[in-house]
Amino acid sequence: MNAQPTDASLDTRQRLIEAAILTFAEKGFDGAGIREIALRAKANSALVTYHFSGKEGLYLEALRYIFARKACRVAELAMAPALEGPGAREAALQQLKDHIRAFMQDLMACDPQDPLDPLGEAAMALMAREMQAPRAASSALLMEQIRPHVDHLMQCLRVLRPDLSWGDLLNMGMSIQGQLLYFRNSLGIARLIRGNPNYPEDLEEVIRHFTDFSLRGLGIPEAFPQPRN
Amino acid sequence: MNAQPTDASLDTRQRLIEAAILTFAEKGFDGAGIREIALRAKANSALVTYHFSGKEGLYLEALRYIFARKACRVAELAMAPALEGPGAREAALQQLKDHIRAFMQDLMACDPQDPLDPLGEAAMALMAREMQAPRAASSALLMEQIRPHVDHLMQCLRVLRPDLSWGDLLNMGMSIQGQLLYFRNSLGIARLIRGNPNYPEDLEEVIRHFTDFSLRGLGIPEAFPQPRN
DNA sequence: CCAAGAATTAATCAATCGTTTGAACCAGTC
DNA sequence: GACTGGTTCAAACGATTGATTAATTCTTGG
Repeated sequence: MNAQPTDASLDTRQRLIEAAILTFAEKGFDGAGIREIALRAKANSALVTYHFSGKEGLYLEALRYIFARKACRVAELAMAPALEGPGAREAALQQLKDHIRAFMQDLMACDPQDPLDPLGEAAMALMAREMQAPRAASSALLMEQIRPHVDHLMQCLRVLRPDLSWGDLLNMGMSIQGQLLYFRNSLGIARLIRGNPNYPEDLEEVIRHFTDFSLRGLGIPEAFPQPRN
Repeated sequence: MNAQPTDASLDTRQRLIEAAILTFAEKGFDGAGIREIALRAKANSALVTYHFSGKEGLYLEALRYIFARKACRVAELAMAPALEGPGAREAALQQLKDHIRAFMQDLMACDPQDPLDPLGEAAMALMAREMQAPRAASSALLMEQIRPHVDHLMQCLRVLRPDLSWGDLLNMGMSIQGQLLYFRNSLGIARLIRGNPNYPEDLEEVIRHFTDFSLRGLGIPEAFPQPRN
């Protein structure tokens, strides 16, 4: 067991985790082998059991590693003040816009200084896999991480559409989040269809589209005076 | 080898394929074992190699089996008459609505008359897995299947919003498809969030939501007289 | 400098993987 | 009844899986 990890082992631990993210993202949990991961991390495969008490533990630690490095921007927003009293509607509208922008920026770059971060790319692929088919051991971890984002979004929607039921509000949230996540997960196809390998060249333009589409879909006339035509 | 299969073997072949769809959908390609599939099909595991020349062959055959039985509804729509002349706008609007309904129904159930078809459910789960992490051997098969759906959707959007650029239309299509596909790809997490393992209990209600949200997002005021505040 | 403990290693474990084998089964046909 | 070709089966194959062991190296506080 690793009672009190030393500095030396931290390097190996991190290398294993990052190699695990890459490999799990490429081949899935069952497709990836600990020998392959260890080879990628230039470490011994036995260290997986030693440091993480098994393959499943390494997988969970990889998820935690992703959550710790991301969720930076959206997490701040979740701390926004409660929406009540006069001006609550305008505040909720602004928070929703900020939510979309922050989420998109979190989606597109793990490390803002490195837009072509392969680890961030793999991390999102791994998250997508996990969201589609949650493993029993990690679904709790996933929920715990996603919950505040969902709550924050729902809080905004509830103020903006107080007439809707909770189920309808969940549908609205699902549509909004769906656009954003699908955009990220289908970037490869989108670039082929558009014949532009650098798409999106201007992220702000995409953010604007998603914001417009979502607000109109939500049914908030005052936010968008009139959709022309 | 199976030069000319007899009637007797067709039963076994089909049982293996259907068991494969169920198992591959549940556990993925690597997670599912040949012995498990054969046990489910009440057949011998050696028959996988005999009939399909291996696990990979069985997987491809399972995908072909899905494509042959599905793609029925959306495929019909892709054959719809060209949209031109007077009434083109109304026709495009109806086709878009039909597209969303057909796509959702194809996503959720294989046979519309049997909404609780476990094979259809598994088939779409398998497709969703494949769409997110395409296997090299099957990506071409998948693309060929998807392409007409995208074309048909874009054709409708072009009529409904002739004022938009091609890039903007692609954004619209991305938002619409994103909702639908994300809905399918995140069913696992959605059921956790809603605390309802049977969600969606009423598919029509979901279809209605996606249709409303998409038409409003598209900016088609006549389709939805007014989103009540 | 030197035990003590953490970290790493090569070697090995039992289990399972997909596949192969060779014989048996089950129609039909002469 | 013997023969044939497609089908099915139990058994075993070699390879690989995740996990474990015991010995070794590295690090560190006394």
